[in-house]
Amino acid sequence: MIDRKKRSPTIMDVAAAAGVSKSTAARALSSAPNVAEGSRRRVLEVALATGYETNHLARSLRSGKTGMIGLVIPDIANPFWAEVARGAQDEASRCGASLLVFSSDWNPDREAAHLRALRQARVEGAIVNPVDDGSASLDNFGLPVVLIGSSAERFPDQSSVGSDIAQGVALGLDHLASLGHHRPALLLGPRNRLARARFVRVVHDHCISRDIDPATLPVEEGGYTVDEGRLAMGRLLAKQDQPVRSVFAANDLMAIGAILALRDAGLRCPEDVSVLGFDGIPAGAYADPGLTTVGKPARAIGTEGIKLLTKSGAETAVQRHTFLDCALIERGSLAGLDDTGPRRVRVSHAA
Amino acid sequence: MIDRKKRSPTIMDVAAAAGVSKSTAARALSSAPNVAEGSRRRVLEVALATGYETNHLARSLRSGKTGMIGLVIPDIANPFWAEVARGAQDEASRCGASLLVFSSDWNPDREAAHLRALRQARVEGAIVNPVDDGSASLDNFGLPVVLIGSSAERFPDQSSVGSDIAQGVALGLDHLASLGHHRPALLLGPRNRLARARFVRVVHDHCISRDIDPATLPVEEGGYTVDEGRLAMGRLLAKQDQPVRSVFAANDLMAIGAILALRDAGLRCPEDVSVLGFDGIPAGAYADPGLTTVGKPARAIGTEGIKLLTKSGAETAVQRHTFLDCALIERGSLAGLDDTGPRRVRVSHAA
DNA sequence: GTGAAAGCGCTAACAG
DNA sequence: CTGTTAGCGCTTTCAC
Repeated sequence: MIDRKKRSPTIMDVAAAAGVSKSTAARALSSAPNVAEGSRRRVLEVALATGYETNHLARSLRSGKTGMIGLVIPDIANPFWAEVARGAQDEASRCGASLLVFSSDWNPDREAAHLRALRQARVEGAIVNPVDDGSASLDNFGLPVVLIGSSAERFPDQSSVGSDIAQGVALGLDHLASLGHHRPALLLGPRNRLARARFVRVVHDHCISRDIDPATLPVEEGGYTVDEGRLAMGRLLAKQDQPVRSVFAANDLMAIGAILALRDAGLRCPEDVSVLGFDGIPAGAYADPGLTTVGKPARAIGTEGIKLLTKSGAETAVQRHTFLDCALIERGSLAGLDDTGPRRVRVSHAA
Repeated sequence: MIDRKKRSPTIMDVAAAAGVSKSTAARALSSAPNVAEGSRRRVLEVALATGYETNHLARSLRSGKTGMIGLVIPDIANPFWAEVARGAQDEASRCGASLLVFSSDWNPDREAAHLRALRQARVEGAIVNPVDDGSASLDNFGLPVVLIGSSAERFPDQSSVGSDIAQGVALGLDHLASLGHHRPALLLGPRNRLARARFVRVVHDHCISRDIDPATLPVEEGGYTVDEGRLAMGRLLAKQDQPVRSVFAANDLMAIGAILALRDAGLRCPEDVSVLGFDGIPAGAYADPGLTTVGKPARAIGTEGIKLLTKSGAETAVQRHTFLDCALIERGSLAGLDDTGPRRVRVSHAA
């Protein structure tokens, strides 16, 4: 009889074929120390021959550990979140864990549903970027969580890992200032988003500390997309006030939209208007000029999230907030304010 | 006693609290028909009050259905695959299924490891883009599989869904020809990749059928990335032969690299050289000029993959090969061959 | 309608 | 070192 068509072999089958008991087989397969070399070899041989494959469901049910981790992000198709997911994935499979990935689409109901699914799947924990601060679904999640993004302060009881926005904003603003742009216009995200509030506050504080009135910075807002950024930039240019010479966008996609809007308006970037982004997505390099931006360590956020989660498993209830440094990525979208000619800025090795 | 800190309630707890037996509780929870209205109500109430949550591990172990599906793609951080993943995700959660996502990085060993993990997790099936045609790990996967990408012919026994490359290539080549570009240069991917062979063959056939000698098309190759595309385009321009006037890249990332290379070389796109991409990633719109490209239905490939997988569960062993249409996405990277001035092509409503 | 009993495949105590 | 005995939490007969 060929057993190809039968259901996959269990540990019992292996044990029987190897002439040992279930438990000895189990021990051999999990490379436990206390097994006779002969038994081990025979078990392993049979397992290989029959194509035996551990049933993780049974194992998890019994042992209480599933080796599965949840990841809930706004949108896996968004390059920034995709990068985060990749980092999480790499670190997870380094630990032999599997990742259940969900996109919430910034929808609280979806988020809640996904969290429930994760709970039912009995994942060991989850990494999530909460939709907004109204989401109560997180408060009673009941499983270890590591927050990613700008949510640390909203949920101080949960571990979190994100980029150091304050440091990143300072980096951007200082660099802009060094080029003579002391009052860049701001392209912000939607009001209800945590990330926006945080960005705004950090900019505010930074301005105050430099004796700049934050209220004097022109502001426009929109969704975190190229299209909305393009529109927002259009509105900014249409304003009656003094002409915009530089823009700091809260997100690269919007910044790219801004560059496109400039082209639409017949303005040159960076000669007429400098554009600075925030995120560091690869696509920023495709624009013309290449987008200079404050890069967040997206992939590292993902890997760090997993590390924090697995670590917190060991030392229970030790929440930590990690902030990873941002770094300036210089491409060509910034020029000195005093420049009039079409000179490209190259500050790589300058002071 | 507050039971907050205890482990989560089981169906036994609920049953006890509701004053019924395990099985009645189970029936009520799974909304089976044969339960007294009173019992059902009480069970549901208790379940809600205690925060009972089905243990999927136990359920799956017993019932043999896990409601989990695997997705193995080369790289979740690649915009094309991210889009596919998003489609799969949406469709999966529409069916109440969860997705285990893995990136193989075009590495056969990783692919094999991931497939094994999926098998052990007892997923219902998997959607995978095979690393290469050497990968034997797929042949003895043992679970329902739907292939995505250009792998249908290598594994005729497996269901598959992909874009209709032949149709897409025809679309691109015909459009190019209509602009006077009858012998575009080709920017191809790595030799060992299935997708490349397929692309090449389709171009070949198409040329033959139009009395064009395929061997006369200039060719360069490289990895499917912006950097490698840029390099490959540089090599193409450096060739001694007749000057290149148009390029058909096998992938958008390479095409964007080509546009960048043109800029490097001081050539204008599309006036000096037209560039056509293949994929339809959003980032193509960020380049200057915007990348005209043959768009693949990435998200639909993902959703269709899930549909095929879940369907094949019902009618066992009915493999199907689905080819989804590509569509031309016109942006600004194509110009007529005879054009000399910097005119942008706008064919939207032309014949 | 309902309950009792028998496992799904595995691991974790226990004895030998 | 090894086998036996219990379950993990649920679904699923099968009687009542």
